[in-house]
Amino acid sequence: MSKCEQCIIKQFNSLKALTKDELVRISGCKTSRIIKKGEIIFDEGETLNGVFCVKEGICKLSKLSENGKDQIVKMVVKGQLLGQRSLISEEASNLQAIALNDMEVCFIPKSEIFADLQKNSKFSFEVLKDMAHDLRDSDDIIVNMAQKSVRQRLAETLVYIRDSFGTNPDGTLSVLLSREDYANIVGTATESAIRVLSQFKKEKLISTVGKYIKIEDLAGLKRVE
Amino acid sequence: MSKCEQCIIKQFNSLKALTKDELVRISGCKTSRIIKKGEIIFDEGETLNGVFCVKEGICKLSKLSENGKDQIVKMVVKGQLLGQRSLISEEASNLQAIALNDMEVCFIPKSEIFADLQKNSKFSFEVLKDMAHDLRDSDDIIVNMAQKSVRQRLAETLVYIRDSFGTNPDGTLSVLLSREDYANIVGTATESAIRVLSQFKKEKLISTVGKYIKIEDLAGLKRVE
DNA sequence: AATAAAACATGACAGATATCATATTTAATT
DNA sequence: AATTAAATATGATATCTGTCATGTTTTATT
Repeated sequence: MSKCEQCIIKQFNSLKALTKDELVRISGCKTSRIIKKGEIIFDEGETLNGVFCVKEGICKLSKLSENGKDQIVKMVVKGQLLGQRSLISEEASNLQAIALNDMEVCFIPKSEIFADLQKNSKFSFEVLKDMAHDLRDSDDIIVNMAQKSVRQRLAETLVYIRDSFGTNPDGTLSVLLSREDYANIVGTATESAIRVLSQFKKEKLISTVGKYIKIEDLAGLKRVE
Repeated sequence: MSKCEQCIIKQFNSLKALTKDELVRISGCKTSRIIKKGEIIFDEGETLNGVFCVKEGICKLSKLSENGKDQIVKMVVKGQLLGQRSLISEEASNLQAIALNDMEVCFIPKSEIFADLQKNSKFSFEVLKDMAHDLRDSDDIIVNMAQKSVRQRLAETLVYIRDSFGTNPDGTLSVLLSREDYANIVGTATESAIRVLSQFKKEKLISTVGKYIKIEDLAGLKRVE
């Protein structure tokens, strides 16, 4: 099994603040896991006994609303930590995590994380900064949800996915989402998401290559009202 | 000037994790301030050089959206800290804070907070828990915004305000908000908020005493669809 | 390859909400 | 007390979005 102290992934998250000794210790009790596309990593209401460090792949974090629809709240990609919020507040998870493609994650037990939060203030400050960042993102999402149209939100989502998760060599968005996923990010009906995407296509803002979406007119998408 | 180590307010926020010595030190460099209703505590884009500990009163945190409307993202009341997110991420504030009634706050300089975050892991863990809690709240708000009707959101807002900020002796909500404020919490047009509140009144879910709102049928409000 | 199931697409329509217009009431200012 | 400004209220209308129905395409399964 690969060792945390040599893993490059940690450079991208709070674990970079840990000392070599701490990493060695964590390495000794972490477990690696392969998760298939579509698989549930953890469910809403489940108690997390640690955090996941995402080595490969991407997943969606969603919450079931009372009307039976999933709302995607965040996406977590290679390099990031998963489950830290619930771990810290010591509550059951308020979100469900599902892999959007094949993933590789390392599971680090709660006891290790808590020990390091106690001892290493640099580490806890990194986690704090991470969380502060998430909180700012959430504020933006709230404002968008409240004040913008479905058309605007979907356009922004496409740009966001491009900026955050990148594109394939042919220019298509590297993250493959179903129309239902798009609807669940934007907070609209699946039919509405489909309709708006069709419109974007007609307006030459995007094109599709198989199931993949390609942004053809980035400036145009950003201008959508 | 009153002393932090004797102040009861700190019991309600992360400052309770500080040692007596740390509190004495903070006490020495904090500044107390009275803020009048309607006054701006800090503005969007402003750099915060510390946090505010709210000794009395309540304020709203809002963000201006591109269409020129304010979205209220959170309310901060007596006992809570204000501005911690921006301080930690060392960015300009993404929110504006305005007093909803006369307030008394203590300002604690950034250097003090940072020093304690470095030294006192119990303190930084408390801040972490606070932030984790806020993040969970934000998730809930996102889901509500995306999936619920204006009517539902407004009903929930009234219940939330009752539960979080309490009532006056006559049963009216102790926090006095304009119809525009309600609209800015719910994320709707002021006219729509007014209309829905009028309906609630007709349906005997609420009543008004002057400018104050009284919840007459709590169960009914919770049942609103 | 055939069949079933899921995902995508589009039309028709109803309902929710925003916008604009205009009163009316309440609060602030002179 | 008179005047002005702000907040509240309500109607009319247009627009956006959700829902239901139906058809097509793509993917999975036998």
